[in-house]
Amino acid sequence: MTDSAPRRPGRPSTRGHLGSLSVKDPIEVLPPTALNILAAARRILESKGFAALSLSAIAEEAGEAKASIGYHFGNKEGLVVALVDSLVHEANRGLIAETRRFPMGEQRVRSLMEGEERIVEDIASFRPLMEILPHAMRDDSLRARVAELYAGYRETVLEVLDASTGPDRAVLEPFAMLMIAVVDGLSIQNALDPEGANVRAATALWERMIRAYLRDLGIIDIG
Amino acid sequence: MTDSAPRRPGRPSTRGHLGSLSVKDPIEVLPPTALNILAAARRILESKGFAALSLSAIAEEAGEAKASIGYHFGNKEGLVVALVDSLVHEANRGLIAETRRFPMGEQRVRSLMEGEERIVEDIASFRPLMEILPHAMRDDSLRARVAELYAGYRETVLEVLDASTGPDRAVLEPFAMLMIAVVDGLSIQNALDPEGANVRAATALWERMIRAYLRDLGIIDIG
DNA sequence: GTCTATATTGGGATAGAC
DNA sequence: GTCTATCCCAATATAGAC
Repeated sequence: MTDSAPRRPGRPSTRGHLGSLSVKDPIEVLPPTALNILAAARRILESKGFAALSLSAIAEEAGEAKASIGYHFGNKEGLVVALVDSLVHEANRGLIAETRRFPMGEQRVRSLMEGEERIVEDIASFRPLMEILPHAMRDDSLRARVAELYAGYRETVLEVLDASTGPDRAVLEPFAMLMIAVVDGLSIQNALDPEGANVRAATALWERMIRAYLRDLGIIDIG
Repeated sequence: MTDSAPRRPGRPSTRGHLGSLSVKDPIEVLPPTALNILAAARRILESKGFAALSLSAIAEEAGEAKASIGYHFGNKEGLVVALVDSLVHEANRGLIAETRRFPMGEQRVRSLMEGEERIVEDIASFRPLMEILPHAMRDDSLRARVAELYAGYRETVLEVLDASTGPDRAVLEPFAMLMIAVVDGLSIQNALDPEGANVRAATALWERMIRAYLRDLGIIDIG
């Protein structure tokens, strides 16, 4: 009955340009062994980086045979693509949930800032993405997927600001880009030099600038 | 006469914590063959990424023998360290020059913003650093060097604002961090999706926010 | 200092038994 | 679907001639 034979060099190559790439959630589709392998790969990526992501290392970490990786993902490239997809999904999953719990205005902005601060100071959570980025910039297939993740990030910021539809959207899109950029940029400086670089002060300043801007726009009331 | 015998696993391992690491400029110290090898490595890093940085590839690109790399740099790790040092030097060299050509105020801020915009939109110049970052976050020796580079970036921003000494410094340090963070963060989004992400609009917004902030501080006059 | 040649290791892929 | 065993190749390191 199972028509699920993962044919070897099986990937739809490149799609036109982002748009509706809409990656399937791996947890829904993959058999247990494949999920086990993916989880192991993810752990290795986090702890030892992309360079250490060898088939042998993954197989050992997962407690599966090396050949099983080939069976389920075709080859290493297929595995990496699936891994990125799973990272993208996981990252987007938790993000939307936190949103919209507060009424628009002061509290919403507050929780946005707290989320930002949390991400910047958690070096570990930033690392897997950092490992993938250089490769994503070279491989069109990966790039499209990670770009989609970032588009999702920006979308979430817009939702937090109640601007995902309506006339405010065009105005706030650049703002969402900046939000994400600051998180990434400060994460880099924090990871490089947690002692020397005072990220707390920088995020505090960023919050001031944000509040001033949103106040001018009338998005939040006082300050 | 030459006491320049690069002994094999020869690196001072880890230094305490940044401070005065003060990397020697490789151009001053290294023999021509070593410089040739470094330049070749740099080209490969830019064009094909860290993963493609094999000794064979470097040797071929440089037109030198593979064994010469071992001779001059001990082993691959030594080569990478030297490579990062050279990148750090080159990056810092050009940066200081542009500064202080204009009187403080409007024009200085203008040139700062233009520099920022230029860097963000030049994907190629961002790539070598992006390739190195994940490795730098794992290797203390590299991390210290790249952290020094970032400290240099922040310092340059402070100099542009005439605040590298004096009471303004403490106030503007977080601002310098943000400046750098925005450059890195927008570069990432630009590299991932040059079409979909409107970096121009984001930098324009950032400029508005900066001007408002600096005006409040009395650093620039009008706006 | 620079080269050729080689030793050794480790990675990715796959055949074929179960 | 999963495993063991093996093949092939690329990469680093180094010995030793020049």
